[in-house]
Order: sequence, then structure tokens, then C-alpha cells
Amino acid sequence: MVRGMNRQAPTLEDVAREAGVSRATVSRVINGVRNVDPSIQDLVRRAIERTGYTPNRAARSLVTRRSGTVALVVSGAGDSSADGVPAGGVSAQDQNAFTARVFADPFFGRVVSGVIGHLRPRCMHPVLMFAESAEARAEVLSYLRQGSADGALVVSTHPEDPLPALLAAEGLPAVLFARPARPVALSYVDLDHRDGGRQAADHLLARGCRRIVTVAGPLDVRASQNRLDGFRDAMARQGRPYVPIAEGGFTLASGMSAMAGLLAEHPDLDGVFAANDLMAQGVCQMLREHGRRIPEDVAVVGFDDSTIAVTCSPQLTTVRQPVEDMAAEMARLLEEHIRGVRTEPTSVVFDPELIVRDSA
Amino acid sequence: MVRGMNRQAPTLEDVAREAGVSRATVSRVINGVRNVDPSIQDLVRRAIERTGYTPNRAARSLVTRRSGTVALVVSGAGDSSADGVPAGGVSAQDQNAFTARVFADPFFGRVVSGVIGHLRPRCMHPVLMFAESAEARAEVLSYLRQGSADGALVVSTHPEDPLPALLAAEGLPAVLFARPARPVALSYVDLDHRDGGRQAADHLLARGCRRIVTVAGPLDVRASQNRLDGFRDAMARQGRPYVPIAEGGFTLASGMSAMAGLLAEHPDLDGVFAANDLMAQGVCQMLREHGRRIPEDVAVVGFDDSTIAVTCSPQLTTVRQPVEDMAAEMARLLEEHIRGVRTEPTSVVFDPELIVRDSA
DNA sequence: TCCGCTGAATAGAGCGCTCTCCCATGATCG
DNA sequence: CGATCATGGGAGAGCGCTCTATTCAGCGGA
Repeated sequence: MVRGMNRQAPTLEDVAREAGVSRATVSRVINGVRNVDPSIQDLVRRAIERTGYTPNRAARSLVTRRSGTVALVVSGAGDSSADGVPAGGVSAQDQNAFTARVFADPFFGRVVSGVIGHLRPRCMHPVLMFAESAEARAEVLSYLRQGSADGALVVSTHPEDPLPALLAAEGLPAVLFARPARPVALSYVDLDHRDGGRQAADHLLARGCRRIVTVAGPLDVRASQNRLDGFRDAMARQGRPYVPIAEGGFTLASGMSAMAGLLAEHPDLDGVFAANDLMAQGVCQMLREHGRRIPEDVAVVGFDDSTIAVTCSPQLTTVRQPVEDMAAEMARLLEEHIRGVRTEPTSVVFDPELIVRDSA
Repeated sequence: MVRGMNRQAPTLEDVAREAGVSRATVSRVINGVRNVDPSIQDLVRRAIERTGYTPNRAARSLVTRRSGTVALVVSGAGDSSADGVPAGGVSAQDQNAFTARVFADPFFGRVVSGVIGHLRPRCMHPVLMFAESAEARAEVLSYLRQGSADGALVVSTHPEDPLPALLAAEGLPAVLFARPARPVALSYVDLDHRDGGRQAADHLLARGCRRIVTVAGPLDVRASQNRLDGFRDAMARQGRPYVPIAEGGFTLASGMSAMAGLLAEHPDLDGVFAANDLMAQGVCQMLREHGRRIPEDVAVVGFDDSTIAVTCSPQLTTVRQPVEDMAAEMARLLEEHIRGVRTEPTSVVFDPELIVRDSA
């Protein structure tokens, strides 16, 4: 680094001069295209080393029309902004609350992990965005339009989320987590929730449970509905048409109160299926407070196989949702859409798997 | 949009032609620089509207040498890569485990929230990066060097994290969460952990607790140490030189087992200070299993005021760490470093605040 | 010997934007 | 009334890269 600490970063030009070749040749070596004489390749590589050259992303994107960035959007329903929200839109308070809710569930962390796992080897990176208001949605759209990101991975927290339709309308590359409530011409990745519910029912029945109840998720969420449907169908198929249900909100507290209600009405219950692990944890806590042993007195099956399934005690028997794999698949699909290799919307549905631990 | 659905996005040139002015004038209107005749401003704005123009980020970055992106780096200690890691470096498994650990604590979600809160109004965006291995660290550095991001916000999960020093050595703009173990010429944001410990002690004593114990965090983490020191000093100042300690790992499970141990040795305890809320939750669960009522029999004080402080039952009395504000301050400092408004490393230390709820 | 012909390297035209000059205009002033 | 100056606008030079078109060297075949 004797060559003077000039603040300016070295450019292709500098490397070319150093190596005694043209800019184009250096570019070819870096991008590994076309035939370049091995001896010259070496020459160039050494020059790159010597100058400490790093390609400038902006310049590259400008010509390739690709940023190497994808937006990872967590999207809510939010105001339509037409209904005259007090100026300034969403308050910091609201945004914090929204973010906190999103991250309270380990689910999102798994999504991030899966996405990064796929993106990293391809030198791509996720930009985190929240789209909980009309304003924020507009920002996401403009971010994509101006080419700051090549596409979007969207995780909706609400069935009425308008973002997918907006993305589809503009023809922006995007992949969704879970099938959207309304049909939209976008690829998505999903889980066979029905089958997950079925597996939970079969396991509880096989264990010999006779009085089974269920704490369902919010019934306006399709995934919750499907888990419940699959669960009930399997029960019905085994001659159990009636299953007491309490609706929860996917939170620990809601699991506890749902369980309290069920215990009051059905004190002799001996099996519970909770539609996610967080609620299952609440269920366990409430059962313990009522002196029930798990799984001796009551067997509990959760859903997701999130980190809490193993941190909570007893460790949860649960239906595994392979979130990391699903997220990686989203990234893969998006990448293919961006590269233009894939043009038609596609869906990939994953199979859940029962993980047997201590709670059932 | 009658003007032919040519796939090409409209450029400044197009807008300029449409408005009958020069490219430079349109640019001036968009960036709000220099005086432009109001009537022409209007003309231009209408032309922008009509063409549906969005400025191209890459082109802009190329000349301004600013990307409008900052890296939000979650950094671990990780291998030094010199010790011959089996080819391929970090496995997907490891990365998932790392990510899961990071997101299991609601802490990181609050950081994200605070950062976005500051960045969004400034049209800046965070790129999520993990730096749990030497390879990953190199990638972060190159990402910054090539101008893909203007600076880095670093949250270290390990005191020996080498990333801060690397960033400082290259003179890349960066701000840390928490003071680094070794002195590094970077700005950071921190909390007065000692004072937080003090507040917890004072509250338990003021409540009349006589047999107080504490579940500390990992003692190789400075924050844990400081919380403990502050706690013990305050106790000592009130004539209580001896406080039984169990060391936990900031996880729910570790809180439970630490509490189990303390209960065995000090069955008559009536007050517990846990160094974070997750452990406090474990403490509460364990106390309940031993038939203790909270707060009647045992008072529990947590630390952080994370979301679980209110979702857990009873709701936790806890020392609030204003993570969102701290994260926003990080973003603010980084932005100033990037703009060149601030050149010297700075530290900002926040004060904790005791939030009294039901557990103590 | 000359002519394609192929492979390897170069020249140079942009990508879409910002920003520094420079020029036209009209107001101000000695 | 010409010199001075603020004001608003345009021309055009890049920013650092990719990629097409082009040149050039070498080589076998008629």
C-alpha cells in the first residue's frame, strides 16, 4: 500500500493500468466471462490484490440493472390512508408495537435465517422493510421501482394485506409466504396445514386420549382454519365428531386463557392440540396451575416446532413447520423470477412432520 | 399512461423532455436545491406525475457516493478461520442455530424497530447481515468497502467479537451497541447497567424483602457484570454484604435451573433479581412449581422490560432498558458520521428506569 | 500467397444521475 | 448609460462499470 493513501478507492481503470491491460479485460476476469489467457488472468488477479480493488456496486447495478438486494417485507393490513388518518400517519408507538409483535414470535427469525442462508452464497442481501401502513407500502413499491431491490419476499401478518396485489399489478418480482386470501398472480410457498392438524389428531388418539380439546388460532387466518379442519376431519374419521374448541390469538396469554376456559367446561379432558407452540406453552402453564401433570394427566401437542418447543418444559411434542426451508425456497423462487428463468407464478407446498418430545 | 408500455422505466431525460426543460432543472426540483422558478417547479412536478418517474438509485449513488443503506450487523465471536475449519466454513445448521438464538430474545426486534424508526423518515434502509464467522465478517467489510452500505450498526453477541476493530482499522463508519470489551475508536450507545442493578436492589429492599438472591447473566458479559455490581453495591450500602448468586445464560431454561438451585440452598428467600426478563420468567415458573406465590411469598424483579415482561404472568416488575431509543440513537450517530457532521467517536449512555408491575 | 476464420484483447459507447461551470436576463448602482 | 451583480436556467463532463463492436494476431486450406 505504498501508493499513497489517497482517499479515493481504486477503480477498474487503476487495476487495468497496474496490470497493463484494458478495463474490459479486468472486468472479464472479475466476472469470469469468456476466454481470457490464464497468464493474463494471473496478472490481473495480482494487480487486484496489489491495489486492494473492490468493485463499485452502484456502477455495476447501473448497467446490469440489478442491485443484488431483495426486500424482506413484513406486511400488515393497516389503514387504507384514505380514511383521513391524523397527519403524520403511523406513530412511532404503533410501529414499535407492530415490530414487537412480529418479533415476539420466533417465527420471523427463522424466516430471516432461511432467507439469508440462500441469499448469502449468491452475494445477495435482504433489506428489512415494514409495510404496516399505506405510506409504508408505497415506500416498498417505490423502493422496488427505483431498482434499489430486485424483488420482494413478503410475509403478511393479515389476510387482507393489500401489498401482494399491488406488487402483482406493477409486475414486480415477488414471492409470498403462504397462499394469499385473494388469488394473486404471484408465487408462494406454503405448508399443508390440514395434514399437520391430521397428524396431531392421530397422535393424540394413538396415545389413547379420549377427551380431546383444541385451542385454535385466529379463525380469520387461513392457516388456523386449515389446521383446525384437518384436525377435526381426522377426529371425525375415527368416530369423534365433537371436539370442544377455544379460539386463541397465537399468543402465550391467549393460550392460557383459552385453556382456562376449556378446563372449566371440560375438567376431564386428557388431550390438547394447540395451533402453535406459543399457545401450547400457555396451555401447559395453565394445566400446571390446575395441578395437571403433562403428559400423564393431559397430553399436549403444539404446532411449528419453534425454539420455545425445546426451551419450554416439558419439551413440546409438536407439528414441525420447516420455516427455514420454506424461506430458503422463497428466496430461490424469487431469484429465479428475477433472473427471468421462471416467469409463471408457482406454488410450493411443504409437508409438516410430527416431532415427538415429552408433552405428548 | 397512453405513451406505450415500453418496459423501460422513464428517466430524467424523459421527464425533462416532457416538461420542456433541461435534465439539470428536473434534478434540481427533485432534490430541492437552488432556486427554481415556482411555475417551472410545477411544470416539472406535473411531468413527473405524468411519466410516473422514479429516480434510479444506482445512478444517483454512483455520483453521490452514498447508497442510502446501512448494514445492521449481528455479530458473534466465531472462528478465526485460521484454525483450519473444514471447507465450506459455517454450516447452515450453525447459522440457523445462531440466528435462532439471536431472535429468541425479543431484544433484537426492538433494535430493528428503533433503527427503522430513525432511518425511514430519512429514506434510508437497513440491510440485515450476520457476522458469526471470519468469512461472514470479511463479507461485511467488503460490502461496506464497495459502497453497498454507507456504514454499519453493530450488535455484538460476544465480548471477543473482532468486527469492531476491523471496522475501525478500515475507517468505515460504524456505531456499536454497548461499549466494546477492548477500546476501539468507534461510537457506541450504552446503558448504565450498574444503576439498573442499584434500582432493582433498592426496590426489593424498600418492599421489605430480607432474604434476597440474584440470578446473574453470563459473567463474561460486561453488562451482566455491571448489573450485578450495581446490585451488590446497593445491597452492601444498606448493610447486606452477602447475596447468594446463581449464574444463568440469559435464557428461560437457565433462569429456571438457577432458581431451582437457589431454592434448594435458600428455601426461605423472599426476593429475586434476575438479570433479564427471560430468566425472570423462568424464575417465576420455578417458584410457582415450588408453590410460592408471586409477589406475596417472593418478589421478582427482571431486567429489560421486553415484551415478555407484560405477556408473562404475573406481569414483571423490571428495569427498563430503552432499547428502541438506544437503537434510534445509534442510527442517528451513524448518520452523522456518514454525513461527516461528526468525526470523533462518541458515546451516549442511557439511564434505566424501574417499571413497577405485579411481580414485585 | 492470399483469404477467410477463430480466439483474445481493446476501444468506446453508454447506464441515469449530479454538479460544476457558463450564459442569458433583468435589476442595481455609480 | 454602461458596468456590476444577483438570479434562473442549460450544457456537458463525468461517476465506475459492462458489453457490443471492432481490431488484431495466428493459422490452416485452396
